[in-house]
Parts: sequence; structure tokens; C-alpha cells
Amino acid sequence: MKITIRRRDSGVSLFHALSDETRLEIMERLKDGEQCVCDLTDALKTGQSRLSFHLKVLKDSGLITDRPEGRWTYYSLNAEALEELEEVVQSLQGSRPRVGSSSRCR
Amino acid sequence: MKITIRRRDSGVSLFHALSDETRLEIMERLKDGEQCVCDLTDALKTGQSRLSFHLKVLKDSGLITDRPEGRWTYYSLNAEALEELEEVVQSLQGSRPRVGSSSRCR
DNA sequence: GCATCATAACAACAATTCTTGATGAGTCCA
DNA sequence: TGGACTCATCAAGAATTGTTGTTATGATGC
Repeated sequence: MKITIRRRDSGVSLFHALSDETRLEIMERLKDGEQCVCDLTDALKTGQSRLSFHLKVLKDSGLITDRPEGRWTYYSLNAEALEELEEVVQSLQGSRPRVGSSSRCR
Repeated sequence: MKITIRRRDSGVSLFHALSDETRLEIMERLKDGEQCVCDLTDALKTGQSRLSFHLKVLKDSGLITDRPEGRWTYYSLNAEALEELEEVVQSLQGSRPRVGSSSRCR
């Protein structure tokens, strides 16, 4: 019995992690597969420490994972977190707005 | 031919709008249908000006729309923006990581 | 008109997040 | 062992975002 209780903060941390241009760009890059920091530094044309900061935010949110190997660290997307993200988004749409339920203010 | 060119900031503003507990709570409330500010103020037990601020962020992102009527303003979810959000999320998952494509750092 | 209510907008301050440069911990190889 | 390299972390300041109290606007009803 998996104890993977999905007790998140209902998605806030996922949304926050994606609420930045640079981080979204990183995600975009990782769609093509695992990348090491040096690749990303080149691709995004940005400072190493800045990139490292954003990678940490993404990693902390669970959206990406790292795999240190020798002196390199490879990052890749975490499918599980992306699924969770999709669930949250679907829960936002997946509802029939009760017609005529407009609360009446008097 | 619709000119609805979806030229957004690739989702950053959508994610940003949802990256806050209060705003996510607002979205949650609006799933049940249109609500006026007074309802939300009661429900979220928060100050009017704070709520107004967050409603504006959500509105600016396009996730919700407002409908002023008399002295009340009713807010509701914008299905179109939610769809767009889902598309962005799906584009993040919907990709087969090129196996063995791990860039090799030398 | 005048008082009252719902809400938006503003201003000042607080809190958080981002950037940049410096430092340090591991790794690799001669 | 020492130097070059990759990357994480930290500190300080800049920038952005959120909060709170106050004021402005427009609707309602006497």
C-alpha cells in the first residue's frame, strides 16, 4: 500500500514554480530529455548561479529531479508532478457552474 | 477565420495568478458559479481591499471575468483561460523524452 | 440632494523573490 | 598533489508582490 499521500498545498507550489519565464523555459528544454546544468546555461544564456537558483525552485516543487553524475548534474522532468499538476488544473475546470446559482446579494 | 491568436506569455501569467493560496481559494469558490465580492469576503474572511487586489490579479490574467450589476460585481471563471491553461500543462507533459538523448558533457 | 452601501484604487509599508558576485565542495586528470 | 572544471550555496541589494488603512466612485433609496 503506497503511502504516497498526495497532501500538497493544493497546487500553489506547483503554480509558483511555473510562474517565472526562466523556469518555464527550463521546463521547455527538459521536454527533450535530460540536460546538465552546463547545457542549460548555454541555452538560456544566463549566469550559473541564477540558473542554479531556478533549478532549485523547480526541484523543490517536485517538477524536476536531479541526477548527479561525476562533476555534472543532470536534470529532467518529473512526470508524476506533471500529472498532479494536470489533476489540479482539471479540478478547476471540471465542474458545471450551477446555472442560475448566482448568489443573490440583497 | 478567427484571429484569436493565442499569443500569451506562454502561461507565465496564468501560473502566476494561481500561485497564491488566496487566489486559488477564490477559484475554488467560483467553481460553484458566479459570486459577488461580498460573498467572497464573507467566505474567505478577509478584508475587502485585499480581496479586491487578488480578484484583480486573477482578472488581469484572464482566469476570471467580472460582471458589474447595480452596486454589485459578480465574478466567475473564464472557461477559455482554463482551457488555455490546460493546453500549456499538457504541452509540458505531452512529449516523449528522447531516450538516450542525454546530452553528453565533455 | 444626502446618506449609505459595494467595490475599486491608491499610498505606504512589509514580506518575499530574484539577481549578482563571491566562496566552497566535489570531480577529473595530468 | 595541484589546477581546472561543474555546480550549490550564501550574502547583499534590487525588484516585485502582498497587506492594510484610507479615499474615491457609482448605485440605491429616503
